Amino acid sequence: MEKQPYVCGLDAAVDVIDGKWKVLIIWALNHQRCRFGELKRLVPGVSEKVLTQQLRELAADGIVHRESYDVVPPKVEYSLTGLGEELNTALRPLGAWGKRRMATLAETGRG
Amino acid sequence: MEKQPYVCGLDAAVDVIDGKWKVLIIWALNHQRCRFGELKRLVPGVSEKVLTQQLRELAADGIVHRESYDVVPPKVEYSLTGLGEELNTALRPLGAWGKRRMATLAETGRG
DNA sequence: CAGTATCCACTAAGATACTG
DNA sequence: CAGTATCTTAGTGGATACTG
Repeated sequence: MEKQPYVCGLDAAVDVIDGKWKVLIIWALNHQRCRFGELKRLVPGVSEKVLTQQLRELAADGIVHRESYDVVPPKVEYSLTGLGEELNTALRPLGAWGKRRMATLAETGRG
Repeated sequence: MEKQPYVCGLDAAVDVIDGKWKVLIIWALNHQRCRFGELKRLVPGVSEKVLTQQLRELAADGIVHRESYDVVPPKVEYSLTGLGEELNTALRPLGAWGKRRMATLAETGRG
């Protein structure tokens, strides 16, 4: 969202998923719509500040939708937008590649 | 290569392509094997230090192959390994997604 | 519950100069 | 040509405490 004159589509795509936890967030939201607290559990290790921050960026990029219910206690739900779903689909082959790689790493004994 | 206990394959894949210029490098090498200087031209804006660094990380991850010829003046050629080619293939849908996104951004007037 | 505010630490990356 | 060395900076992310 910031580098702007992208060299290629890949460049533009990476720009969106760049951020330590973003793909994990997108991944988590693929399975279900989530509340803030659920997300925190699904993305282990992330701090509230960073989670909020990356969620906002993702929302600004049109990847996630933020639905705020005006109740007490507060309730906010995050879900993928259509664009987000598409991104997730585009991400799938990469995930498969990474999975194979993890297996290889385990075999060749890095773990 | 560092985060190690990956949550999913996507996590592992992103770890490999993480670095400001890595996808651009991989993209450039998809079209051809390149010498250091060529790469520098194909990845506009990268400094020598960073290019070297990311190339080494990519090599350590088994994505690129570094072939050094013992001549003078020095000649080194970089190319994708089999794993690198696979990664590139896995990256293609993401590139297509990004391309669509770029088009949308241009339409809706951010440029 | 779902954040915000603050302050700190680390690292990625940039500029520049030098070398075999 | 293909790097390496050094220094500096910007930005990202982490920990913790506080709020509507």
